Amino acid sequence: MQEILYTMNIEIQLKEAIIEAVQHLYKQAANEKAIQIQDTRKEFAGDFTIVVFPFLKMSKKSAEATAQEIGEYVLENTKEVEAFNVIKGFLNLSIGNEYWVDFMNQNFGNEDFGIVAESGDAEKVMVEFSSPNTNKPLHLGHIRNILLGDAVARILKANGKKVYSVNLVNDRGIHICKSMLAWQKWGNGATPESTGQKGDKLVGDYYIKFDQEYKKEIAGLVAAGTDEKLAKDQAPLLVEAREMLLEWEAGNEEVRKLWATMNGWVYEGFDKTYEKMGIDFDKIYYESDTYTLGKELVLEGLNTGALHKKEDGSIWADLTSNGLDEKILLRSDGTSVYMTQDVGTAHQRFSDFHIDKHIYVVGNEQNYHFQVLKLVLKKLGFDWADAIYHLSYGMVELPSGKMKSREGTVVDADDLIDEMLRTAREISKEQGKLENFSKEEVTEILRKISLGALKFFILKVDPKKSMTFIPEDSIDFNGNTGPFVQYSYARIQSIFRKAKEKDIEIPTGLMADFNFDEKEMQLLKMNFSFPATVHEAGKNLSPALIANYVYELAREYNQFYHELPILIEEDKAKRDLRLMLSEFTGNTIKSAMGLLGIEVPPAM
RNA sequence: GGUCCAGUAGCUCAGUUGGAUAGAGCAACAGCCUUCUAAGCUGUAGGUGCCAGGUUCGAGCCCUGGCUGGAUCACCA
Repeated sequence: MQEILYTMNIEIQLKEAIIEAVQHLYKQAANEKAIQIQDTRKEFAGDFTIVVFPFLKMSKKSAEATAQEIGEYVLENTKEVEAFNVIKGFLNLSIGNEYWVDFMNQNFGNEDFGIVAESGDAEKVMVEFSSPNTNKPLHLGHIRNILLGDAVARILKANGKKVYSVNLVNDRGIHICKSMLAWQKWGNGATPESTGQKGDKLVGDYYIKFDQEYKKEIAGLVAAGTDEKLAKDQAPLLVEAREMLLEWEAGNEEVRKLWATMNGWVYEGFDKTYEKMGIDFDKIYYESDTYTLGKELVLEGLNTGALHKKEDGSIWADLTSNGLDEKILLRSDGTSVYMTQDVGTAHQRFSDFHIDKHIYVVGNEQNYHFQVLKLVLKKLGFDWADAIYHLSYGMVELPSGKMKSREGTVVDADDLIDEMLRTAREISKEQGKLENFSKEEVTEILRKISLGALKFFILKVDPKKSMTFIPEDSIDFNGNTGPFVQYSYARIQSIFRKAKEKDIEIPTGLMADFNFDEKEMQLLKMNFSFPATVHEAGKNLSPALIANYVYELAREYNQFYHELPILIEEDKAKRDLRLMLSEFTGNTIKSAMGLLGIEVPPAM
């Protein structure tokens, strides 16, 4: 909290100074919201800029005159402000070096700069992400979801929240029965061991097989004169899958056994993928554990009159008064739907953890579902429904269009990760910079780079927007990429290794009257704005803000590195400053990348 | 058809929530390694901000109406 206060402090101070100035000059109270403080653009002199247009009605003077007056007052009455200039309606204030030197001295060596520690009474936030179905392997769509959820959890933690990362495994339902049924019919007892196939892949193949055979049946029925809609509903395979679901809910031992076996295969596969991605959960919920609670809650709702039953026995929520339709909560055969279990799961979580907020990271295709979920929970009398927030993100598309898992046009998660690793290895070989490292160290570095490339590529895009995944671009390690940022970090580490070799003393502080070069100041200010960026990213639940920030920071550092000598600098005071700035930037890069779940390598 | 979301350089994306001359990367072209890591740095070129109105000192951002694309409106999840 300290450094947040510190970096925001100056802006708060300036704001107060402006209010005071307006009060003094125009005898009127300025609306705090009307005071806009922004960073002064590089091409002008100054550190912070006040937009004076909002005050013109009070001053009844031109923008320039108003800015001039306020500037003079602030200069006189605020000790941090050293100078000002006016360009059109913009008042540019310059902060004295003393302030910046002090800021530098206090923070450059702080590895937790910008990170707020969790307090005792921290807000408790649960973040649900990943949420796979156990009928197919993870793919690129899941990757965006997982990376977003993981990064959001990290960012919220860095904002001082108590965060619970949870996964919800959709391990039951008609779709799971489909792959079970197909395996039963055509699997010939195949197992991951017998085939050498990863468990999730094996099960996924039978899900596809079901769909193929199902489509054949439909085609056959239609050819025999059946109406297409009817054929889809009555194809023998689907009927059989429905029966299997009924038996599953009734606890049929054989069905449950097959179910447990096949899900076990899938979990082994998922675990490998999560491990490769470096993802952990605090708790994993299984739909099979919570759907019964959902059913109970629905039946209770029926008793209290919140819900109603139709003639065929199905149970519905009437949402017409909310401008929506009716929503089914239990089928006529008594089995539950997706919404049923979500009701149960939500209830379970709020009573398990007494959370203040629950964020669901789920694709925007389910916007309607979450709108309905909140309304249904409200209808059932749960006030905490308001604490549910759907973090809705855009779909990942390929240049060729949408991914369809049943049509085999998906980008598999494992394949993608392997491909990134292959690329990293190739580039690294070409560069030949890792020759002094052991085989284990090289493996570790390549892992960090390849994963960093993938994570950064996905996370730099605004979550709300859909994104196009271009394979050639994703394996590009130049420009606005994870490896670019990691490279900047590795350069900094290299400097400190060299410094040690040469016995160059690492500085601990600066003299108060130090004068900064333009480039040094720009780099310092980039670091300065990290805490505010963390805050913004937390407020907007947007890792993209962090990714874009850290890219800018790395770019700034590379320019600094290129323009100014560091270890070679003979003037000790300058060398010290540049080493301090390097250390500061290295810490910030590491923290920022950490918020994205990306590790940084010591060399590359 | 109803509802929701998006449209910014050839391509992929930013744009500090209404502020100064709209920025990066990729691709193209031209430069920079006997000096701390060239996965880097510098420069050139590339824009009627989907279109038309409106709000105001000021609009890529807000409002209205179109156009285009996507999502959704299941006894799927």
